[in-house]
Amino acid sequence: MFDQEKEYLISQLENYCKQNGLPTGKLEWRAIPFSGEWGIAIPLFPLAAADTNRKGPVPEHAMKLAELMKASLGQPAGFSRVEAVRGYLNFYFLTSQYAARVVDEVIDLNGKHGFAPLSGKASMVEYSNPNTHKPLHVGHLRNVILGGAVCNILEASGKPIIRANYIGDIGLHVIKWMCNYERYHQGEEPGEDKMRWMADLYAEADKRFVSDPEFEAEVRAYFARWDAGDPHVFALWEQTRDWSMQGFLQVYELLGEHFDRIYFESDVEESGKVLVDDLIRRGLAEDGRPENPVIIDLDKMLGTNEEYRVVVVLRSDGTSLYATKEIPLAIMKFDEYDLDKSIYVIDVRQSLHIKQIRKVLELMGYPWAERIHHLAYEIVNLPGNVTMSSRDGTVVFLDDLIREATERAFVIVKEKNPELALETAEEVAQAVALGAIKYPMIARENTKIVTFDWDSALDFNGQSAPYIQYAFVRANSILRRIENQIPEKGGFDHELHPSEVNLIELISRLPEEVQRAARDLKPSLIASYAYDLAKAFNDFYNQCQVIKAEGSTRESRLRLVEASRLTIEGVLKLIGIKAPPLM
RNA sequence: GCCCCUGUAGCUCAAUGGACAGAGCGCCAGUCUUCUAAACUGUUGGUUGCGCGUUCGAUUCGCGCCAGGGGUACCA
Repeated sequence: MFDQEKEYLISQLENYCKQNGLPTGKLEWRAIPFSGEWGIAIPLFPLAAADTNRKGPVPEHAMKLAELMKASLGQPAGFSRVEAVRGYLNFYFLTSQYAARVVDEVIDLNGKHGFAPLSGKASMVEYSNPNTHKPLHVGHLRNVILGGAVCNILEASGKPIIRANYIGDIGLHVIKWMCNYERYHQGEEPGEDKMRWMADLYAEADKRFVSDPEFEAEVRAYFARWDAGDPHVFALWEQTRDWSMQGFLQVYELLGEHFDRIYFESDVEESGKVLVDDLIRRGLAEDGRPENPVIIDLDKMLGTNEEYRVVVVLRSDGTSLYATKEIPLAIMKFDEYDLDKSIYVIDVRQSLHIKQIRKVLELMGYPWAERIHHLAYEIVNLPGNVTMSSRDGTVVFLDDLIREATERAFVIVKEKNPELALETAEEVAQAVALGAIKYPMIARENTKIVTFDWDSALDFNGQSAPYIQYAFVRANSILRRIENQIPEKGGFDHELHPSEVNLIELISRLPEEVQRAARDLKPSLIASYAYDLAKAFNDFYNQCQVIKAEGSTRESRLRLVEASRLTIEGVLKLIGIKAPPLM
């Protein structure tokens, strides 16, 4: 946000280096640990270490250089003072001037603070990837939230994004469902809650499948009819898939997600088989049928040792597998769009598979293969690092989780704010509940396992989304007192309280946080930032009067509250969490 | 065996190679006649798994161990 000032100072200091025979290119900006004053710093250790004329230890020399540079700079415009301390050159802003600038900019941008203009080629992010006819569980939730947040953050950083979803619409799970439906629920149709209905029938089908050999045989026979292209089975498949998709759309709407391009597994199955023939002809794949599958022995071809292993691209009976479909899907994406990157949000257990697919595409001669990127994230486990299993009945369904969380949140909303109208209370409860369950999915690093337990999932206190939402509500509540009539520009000529300085500093840092999160594909950085921001606001709220402040102090603080409100709301939006106007 | 990930306060987690390793939960003690107490203040709590190295400086980078998890030819 202060690029001009930074550039100016760096150029001055680089000049100083040139004139005094010091190495150049060693100066970088750092934050100053917060001390109630607002500033930026340059550590001089790299310069001191690289200085060939250095005598004595680096820290002492860095300190000496800091003092010399401080003397040569004098008093730069826009800064209250320069300080040389412990090997750092610290520059403190003239707070009034900069505070006003930050706040003015944020208010003018009206929710777009932190956003860079879109430019360059689009990237595709594939995420969610559910199977039709099956219920969604907390594992799916992490994927959707993470993928959605990555998209939001990349877009905010200036990158056009295509949100893609690859749906598993064929397979044994689908046939099981259909067979059970035809046998026991013929003619029934889903009600309001399609997801729930599909899920219940799936559970029933699965139970029959494992416990009833007769049913299992029926399913196998049904699968054969599907393979033979039976029109009746096909029609039922289309119908039931559509119900399932409607259910997904309901959930996505609830979660605030949307997709630009939906791919179906069934779209790439045939082309995958054709592609496998091509691979065999080109000598890339070895056809071991009928006894053995069709494989690509990557290690043999590349001369590597247990690095790429073997990819099985077609079963020995000629049916398709994961890789059969992934390869044509990747090609389809690059055929349809001129992509900068193709990002796959898929859990870490599939790392080798994706690495193999990328390598196969490279061997096939596609130059874009290297632009495929796997965003690997860890799974959601139960306490004790126990992986959820449908067989043990330990899977936590998204549906149940959202319902339970919303009910609990509703009780708390009514308790905290009994005057709220029923409808409002329900809306608030939903925003709080969804926020609370989403936040832990995104607030830790992608590579860390999320441990799900009901107690912490339903805990609305502490480091959580409701805490951040509450800060937003408090800001709103102040502004409601003045009927959202935000005072005119300017102000901040009062003695700023440290909590004000801290808050403004955090607000000013959003653009670089967005860039960093986008560069590293780490929404967790934004989640932490959101919490820090809320904490800074609460601190300010507790220490500074706004409505009761006087004159220009009051006006400045009202503007600061507005800037905070906009920033908190925007940052929550980036991580897919709604900010309710009241709680 | 080989590959990948993780290891930081009692628990859950933060920390661009940079200043004193920070939050939340929990424990204990406080703060509502005040802009909403879903908040705030204070207290307690550390051999950053272990060792060696690189560096002016390592939780962060490299190597080697230890522990846990995952992957490793016809599941996805």
